[in-house]
Amino acid sequence: MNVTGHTRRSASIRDVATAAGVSYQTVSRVINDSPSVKPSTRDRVLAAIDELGFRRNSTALALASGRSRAVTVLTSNTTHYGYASILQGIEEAARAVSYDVGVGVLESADAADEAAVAAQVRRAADAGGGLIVIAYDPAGVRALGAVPAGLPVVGVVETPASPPGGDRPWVWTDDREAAYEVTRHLLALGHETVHYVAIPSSTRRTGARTTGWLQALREAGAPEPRPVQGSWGPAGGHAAGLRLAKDPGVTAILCGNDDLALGVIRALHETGRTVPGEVSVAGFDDAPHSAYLTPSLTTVRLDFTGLGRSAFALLHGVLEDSAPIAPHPVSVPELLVRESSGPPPGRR
Amino acid sequence: MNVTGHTRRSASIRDVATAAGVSYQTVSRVINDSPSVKPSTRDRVLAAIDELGFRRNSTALALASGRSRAVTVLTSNTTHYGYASILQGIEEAARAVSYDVGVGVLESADAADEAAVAAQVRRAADAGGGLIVIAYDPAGVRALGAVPAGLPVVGVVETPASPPGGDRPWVWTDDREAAYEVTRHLLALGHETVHYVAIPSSTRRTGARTTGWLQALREAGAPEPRPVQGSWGPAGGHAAGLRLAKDPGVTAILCGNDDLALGVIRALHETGRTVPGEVSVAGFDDAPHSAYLTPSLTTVRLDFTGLGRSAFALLHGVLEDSAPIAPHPVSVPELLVRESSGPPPGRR
DNA sequence: GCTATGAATGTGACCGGTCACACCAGGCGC
DNA sequence: GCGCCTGGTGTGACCGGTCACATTCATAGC
Repeated sequence: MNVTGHTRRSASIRDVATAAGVSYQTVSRVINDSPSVKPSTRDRVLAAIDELGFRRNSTALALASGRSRAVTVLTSNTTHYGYASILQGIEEAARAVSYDVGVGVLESADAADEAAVAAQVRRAADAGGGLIVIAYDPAGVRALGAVPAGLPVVGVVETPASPPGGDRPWVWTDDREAAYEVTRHLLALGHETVHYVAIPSSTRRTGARTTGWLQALREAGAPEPRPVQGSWGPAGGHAAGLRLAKDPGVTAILCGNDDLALGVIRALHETGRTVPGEVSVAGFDDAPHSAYLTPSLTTVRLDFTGLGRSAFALLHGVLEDSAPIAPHPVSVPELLVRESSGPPPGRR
Repeated sequence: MNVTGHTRRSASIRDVATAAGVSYQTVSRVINDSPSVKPSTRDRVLAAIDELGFRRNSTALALASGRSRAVTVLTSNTTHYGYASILQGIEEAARAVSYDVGVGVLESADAADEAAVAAQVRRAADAGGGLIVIAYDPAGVRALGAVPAGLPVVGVVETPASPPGGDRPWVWTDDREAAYEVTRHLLALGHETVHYVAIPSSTRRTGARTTGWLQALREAGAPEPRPVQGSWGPAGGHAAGLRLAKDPGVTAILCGNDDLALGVIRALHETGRTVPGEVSVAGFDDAPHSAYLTPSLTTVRLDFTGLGRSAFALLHGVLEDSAPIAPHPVSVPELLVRESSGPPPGRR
């Protein structure tokens, strides 16, 4: 209808009001479906809304009401499979209730220094709405710690060493249990012990996966080798694998994630050790490609997407204080035995 | 200072104004560093800002000024390595100029149907700010098409078949050239021809990668087999690999991405064909793990992070109409020859 | 018949900024 | 000595909603 097509600012509630012959407040009541609007009036308003193509301005809503129907996800990296899956789960749950999802990456070029992390937290806090911090690694933990009190926040964390005090808004998958399971699987195959290549833990001491691994070793009375510190990527696994390959006593290696396992397998291959013939390797996370590796990777699947959904649900409950902080629906990790694990050399 | 610690609403410009003994407008001038403020006044205001811990409310800014210093990224999936890297690049560039980054996932549970995509675009549009659509696949392309005219948007697309008309706000990496390079590499090894397992293309007909592959075949006068339609994940590659493995004439396979290549290699392995002994396989994208596969994967690296940065830079230029749409800084794809490609069987 | 009650609707202020414009002083030109 | 410009500052309206409260009208209770 107007020639200068674009930038025709969209209709406001006052436009709708005049079109429907009511006051703007009545329009506000209709879009918030307040019960105290006469059905006939409501219909007139709805018709006007439809005709003018009215859409409620979320910015104005946020400013006026204080609540912003938005959540910011803080993560050290978006490309790791697990993190990306959590993000996707959060988005899915958020979309279902019309929340916007923002992302902040902590891993800055300058090595995730304290100041940069703090700045990101401030930015996220400024954005209003809630906060979900993926606190699996040092940067994430630092961020979670830097969140000012009073801000609605949910942490996605490793299995806490002890059940968190009361109503801590945290979610996690049971990766301690998962590590325990895989380790037991390897021990059951006849390995004398299981070595562990760790991911950078969220805590200074030992992460949940390390704990689960150790627990299984102890219960079996197996020797407890020192965990090898890896990084996140396959390169770290490769380095760790080269070191472990030097020790002929190593017959089973558990890795903190599938990428590490990949690097370890590669290193073993380069040093002429066969998998699973001489050394068994198991991963963690069940990345999409792990089933298609050669050998396919024994690993344990964690429901990251579900974890993201839970995290959002929890935050949503806090924001609308409807739900009294739901119990963390910890999904059960699923052990996937594939080709990369088998009995130790002279034992079949 | 106050006992009920939280919810102490942060200072507004009027608070700062009274503290500094000036009007709120002067405070506004200071935070927007307008030149027409007497230095002494400015100092007083800055001191007050500092003391009260004032931070400009971005919601109010957006409402009052119209511009929102935010960008929403629409992608069909956050877990694909390429997409996640683009997102990370965008976030990095956005953070540098204090823009917020939102994400919308197109791949809904109900198979990315038209209506869901349109809804996501509407939501993103409502969020204000700019839009970056990752339009490498059908869902993304549909989303890009559904963006209403007049909305600032940048598309991350496949290499266009023809140079885009004038100043289309698009960015891309030269994946046609990349495909051309890999194909030539395989042909140069002595393969009679190269088969292709395609990713779902953004266009109904043939994608840029397919085009580059075909171009290399034509120039070499090689037979032009029909591309095998794959999906994104390794499962699709596996299925395609099983089909290709039946044909003893197949000695070289190019895959639309590294995950497909992984599936193909797995399928070849299962059917008893060796890589690269009997069949050479090459991928696309250089995912982080590709170098650590056994055999390590010949592939071509595309700078996704840089692509994301470019996309944001372009959008930023549009939003602040400062830059007159910069030339798309197409980074050069880098061919990485690794173990998975070699000469064909009786030819060395 | 007159007020108490409640359903339906309207009014004004407000959230925290920006924008357009008004205002006021002082220096300059004539 | 008057007008004009210009640097520095203040005022009011506005963005598009929400919130608290006021108002209107019909019905019920006495």
